[in-house]
Amino acid sequence: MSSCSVGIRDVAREAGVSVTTVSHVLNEVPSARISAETREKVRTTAARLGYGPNRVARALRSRRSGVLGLVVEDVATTPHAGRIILGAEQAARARGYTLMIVPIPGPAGAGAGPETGRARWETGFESLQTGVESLLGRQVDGILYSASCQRVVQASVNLGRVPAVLVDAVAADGSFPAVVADEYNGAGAAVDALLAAGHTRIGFLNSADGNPSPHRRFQGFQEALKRTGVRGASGAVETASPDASGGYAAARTVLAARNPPSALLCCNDRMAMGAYRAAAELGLSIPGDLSVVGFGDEELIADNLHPGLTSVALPEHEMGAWAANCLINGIESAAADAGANQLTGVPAPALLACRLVARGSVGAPGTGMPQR
Amino acid sequence: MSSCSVGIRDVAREAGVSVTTVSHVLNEVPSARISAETREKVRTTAARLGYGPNRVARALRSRRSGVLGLVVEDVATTPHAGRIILGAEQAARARGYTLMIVPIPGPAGAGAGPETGRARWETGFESLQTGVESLLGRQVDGILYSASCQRVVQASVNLGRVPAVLVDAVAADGSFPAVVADEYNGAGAAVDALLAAGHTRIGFLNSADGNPSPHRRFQGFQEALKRTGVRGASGAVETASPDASGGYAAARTVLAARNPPSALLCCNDRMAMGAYRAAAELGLSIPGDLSVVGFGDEELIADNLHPGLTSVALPEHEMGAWAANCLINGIESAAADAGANQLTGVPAPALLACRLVARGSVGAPGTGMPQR
DNA sequence: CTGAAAGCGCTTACAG
DNA sequence: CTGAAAGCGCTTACAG
Repeated sequence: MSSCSVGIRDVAREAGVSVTTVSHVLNEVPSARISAETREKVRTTAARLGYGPNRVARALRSRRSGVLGLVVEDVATTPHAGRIILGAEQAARARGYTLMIVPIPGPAGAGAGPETGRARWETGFESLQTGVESLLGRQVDGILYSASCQRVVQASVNLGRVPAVLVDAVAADGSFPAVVADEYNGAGAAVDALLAAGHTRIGFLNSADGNPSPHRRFQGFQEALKRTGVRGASGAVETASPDASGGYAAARTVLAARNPPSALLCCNDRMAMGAYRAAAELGLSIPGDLSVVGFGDEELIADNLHPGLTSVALPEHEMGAWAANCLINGIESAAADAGANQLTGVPAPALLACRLVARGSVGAPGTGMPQR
Repeated sequence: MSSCSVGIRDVAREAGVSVTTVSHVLNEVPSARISAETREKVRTTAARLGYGPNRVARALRSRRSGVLGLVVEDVATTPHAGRIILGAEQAARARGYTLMIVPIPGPAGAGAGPETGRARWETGFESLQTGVESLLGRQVDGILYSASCQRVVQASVNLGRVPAVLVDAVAADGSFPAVVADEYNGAGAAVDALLAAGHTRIGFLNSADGNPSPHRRFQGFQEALKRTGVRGASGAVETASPDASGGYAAARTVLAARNPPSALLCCNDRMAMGAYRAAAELGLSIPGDLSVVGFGDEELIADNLHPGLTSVALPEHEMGAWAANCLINGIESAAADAGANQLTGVPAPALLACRLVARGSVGAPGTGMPQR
């Protein structure tokens, strides 16, 4: 297809019309009155020549690049960012846009890794601003900023004078549209599934990372229990580091109580992985003696644990797509009414539903049925 | 900084020089003879005005966009792709280039996931070609194609008339430069570490996925044993699905042998995770009774297993960076000698060293020292 | 040492 | 219904 050298003027010459006409028919300009015959001729000629528009030239002239900047944290540590990228890219492509990606370190500042021998990355804030500058210089039409755990981004970040949308993050001052997962109800759904399986004593392994997400999850957990009038949350909550060792320690503590829970909701799948180990050490089979539900649906963990870990999936794909569509709407409406070039009337962050992915770690309580 | 509206002509007017001069000093054009005084004036004026070049205009005129297309498989399943993106992006940025990313489904064709309600993705081949077309229309200067497991890409793929480089993949006919991990020696290093710890009977859990990578790893394993004159590979090799259940089954088989190995090298970390479970069921502590080494250094698994899994890390970051640099070299040399616009003299795929990441799963054999 | 002018490939008023 | 012309913001021969 698109042989480098064939341009709009080649099509025009070949079809015996002006470049204006070619541009009009290929872009389906509404105001252009062109005979069906001419349209057809132009189209077939363009196809025959393998014409593809030069988006760079178009961008320069129309002042619209059709490129969305995506500043994304932690692209190399978990699949979280990758899923968001995928959702955003598909939505953008469906509307004729392309993504330009700038990975930056997350707040932990993990960065390039010691093996590279390179200097440490700049801090997150610096590289965010650097990334935005570079994106703006490339004339992106808008910017997506993807973080995690619903992190609060400071009002001081400058995402430029183009429209911008936050993914899995919220603006401290609400100055940007944002989309996050409805983790509150996600946790509620997990509790409901556990209640439906017959559990009445349900423990919660909370994360100590201080992010908004674990807090939402814990609230959802508490409210779901309260709603159904089941007592059991009391005393069965432990907070620990958000990894397997934290989950292990928390689970050991919770399960050592006088009247231990028969099910555990964990703040993430790594903690759940620790809970599995605690259960194994205590001779508790899953789900025979203990049901476990994780959060995040990290397939690498959830699919490879035995039994598979039932987990609350974050709608990362949908969040990416929602954000891209929201951004494009902002871009195109700003183009329509030449007045505001910012998204206006920013509402509260959009909440997208979580989904409970059932694997094998939830069962009826107290059957004591030994595994395998 | 870069206020949208300030252009080269604003700088020129303000500094009292021509746009030609501004362009020359800001781009440090070698052939331009300009007084130090004028240079200084232009630079300060540009800085004062917050001038930033419009890369789109520059791209149109100079026929060089400064954008690298990155077609990347499986961005949402494991961190493999993310690490490659990170390496490529840093190397590209260091040389003034930006990445334009097109995620495509891997050969497994996992795709968008059922939760989206969208149509299934096209097959990998279609979306590869679609992605390349779109990148070419955006005037990228070159294309990076990132796969995994050293997959062989068919000669029929059309990466356009721009330079292209393969990452963790090789061209069937050697028509593209490529970079892969030296997994042969990576496996060798793992065996060496095990031998150094005193093991003489080492099992290998092979992956049944048929990709080149597991094959290289197995060869490296065999040769390393042969090299040291230690027998033990024989009979202690099992092939299974490349996940935890495969690893579990293979480990059970291998460990049930008459003279079971005291150490296991696993084709990936998921299989190693299965081996942990097998060991636990058999009452074998790690590393007291059994040492385990994984492959891939998936931190989500390796860091959260107990004890931490020693694993052979793939140099993904370096592969991404190597590929980006190789591509940019090709682009810039093609620009220099206006003759060839393809990378010429394509050598064998570059091999980048793996690194053994020691955690806690390797110890001296037969100590039988109980865990914790 | 410096600048006037052409032109990259398109889109967009505007004129007929 | 169709086309001639200007111009997006730069870079690049080329002339002085």
